[in-house]
Amino acid sequence: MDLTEGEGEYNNYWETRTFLEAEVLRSSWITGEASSQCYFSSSSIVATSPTPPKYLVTEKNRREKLKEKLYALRSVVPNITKMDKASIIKDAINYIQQLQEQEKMLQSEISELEMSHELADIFYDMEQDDVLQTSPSRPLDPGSPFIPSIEVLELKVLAVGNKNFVISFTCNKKRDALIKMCEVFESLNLKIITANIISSSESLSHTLFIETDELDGSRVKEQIEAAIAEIDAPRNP
Amino acid sequence: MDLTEGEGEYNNYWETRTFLEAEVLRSSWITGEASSQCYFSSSSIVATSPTPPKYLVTEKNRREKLKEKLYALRSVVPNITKMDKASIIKDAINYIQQLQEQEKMLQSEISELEMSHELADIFYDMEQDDVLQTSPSRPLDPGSPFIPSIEVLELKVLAVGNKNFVISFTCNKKRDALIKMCEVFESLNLKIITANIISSSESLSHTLFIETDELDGSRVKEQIEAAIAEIDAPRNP
DNA sequence: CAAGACACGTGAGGC
DNA sequence: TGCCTCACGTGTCTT
Repeated sequence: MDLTEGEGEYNNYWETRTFLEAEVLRSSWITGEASSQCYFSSSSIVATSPTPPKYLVTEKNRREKLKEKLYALRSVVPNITKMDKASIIKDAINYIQQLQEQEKMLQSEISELEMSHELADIFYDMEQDDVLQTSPSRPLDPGSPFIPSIEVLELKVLAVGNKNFVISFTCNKKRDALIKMCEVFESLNLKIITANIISSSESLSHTLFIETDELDGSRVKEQIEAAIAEIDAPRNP
Repeated sequence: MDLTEGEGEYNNYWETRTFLEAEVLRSSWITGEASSQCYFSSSSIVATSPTPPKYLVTEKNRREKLKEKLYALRSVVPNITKMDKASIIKDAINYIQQLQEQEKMLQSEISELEMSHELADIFYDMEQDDVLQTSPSRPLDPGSPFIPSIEVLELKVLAVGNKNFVISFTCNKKRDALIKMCEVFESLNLKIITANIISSSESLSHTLFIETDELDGSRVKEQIEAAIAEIDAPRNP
């Protein structure tokens, strides 16, 4: 049932083959530690040496060690079905594969969550040094040479109040999209009052509250649309 | 080196003990599948049956199967140090424990990230039905009976423009904190224009952009402070 | 007794 | 040499 030590008979060991006399009284001297004293203390008539050879106890130790390790393995694996020496390994393999798969899923999920958070932190930093002022805390390399394909999926610009605007747009998940947007707003001499980023399945939804010195609202709206469109499709110089 | 099958000599098997004649030509009949034909096809002079007993091939199959499983286990575990039959199990145990620990960390991290995201989605919903209008889409149970201890760690209210305010406050991580805040802003007849939530280590940092019909800015500020303070310490009726 | 699983004793081979 | 690991044959015990 539970891998109990056999402790059975051993009619084949080093001296039983030569003299098969002692069929009883065979259950210890090796179950203890290793090579204790002679239990029979036989007067050694024909040089029968009951002290077990070293290699014997060594082998037994090896086996016990391995069995112990197997138990340890079993104790780490949940949902053990059988105590079977082979089933233990099989269950361990399944468990490891399951863990690996799960870890992969968790990490992808975490990277997804972390990305939107990281993006939110960019805006958070901009708000941190002055509550209502954009700050060029990040150099951003104004003339960035590479052009990442930012797909702006939707874009809405609506004026609210006299000099404020709400820009809501969604794009695919790329960090460069946000950086590019920051450049745009800085170049347009705007102030980001507040910014919202929500990451749905595969896209990022942005909502910006903008303040500008420009009094002509429609013109600012066109500027913003033009700048975003230029980033969206940078094929026209 | 790599656990190669012994394939050595077997001077002790079922018939060698009785007749020790065949010392050569001993290398197969069991390496194949199981109990093939008699290789010697000896005319059975003295009933020497070279067909291996079933229990022998069974045992060999069992051993091979177990060894195969051990190999499979080894193949799933990275960073294998020794090919040792025992080291394989040991490494597997360490790997499993490492995986379990890592999974626990990942899950805690994910729950942490998910919490702030969940909170952000609350505000996102409020913005969704009308871009610049608060909406009572959640009933919120106006007379909520239980009083969760919301620890408002910091609170700043500054006026910007004529009827807009920026409220920034941090509190401990409780979802009820946000719901309570929504109730406050609704009761004060305010409009949430934009909202930001950033979750740092153990606290939530909120930044609200507010619009109100009240023209007296300082009075609105006092109202907001009073309402938040009331929630923070609801011991005065 | 089958069939399956273990532990044991034992010889071979590798450092 | 000697230790260590292995595969094998074998007997016992539990299904």
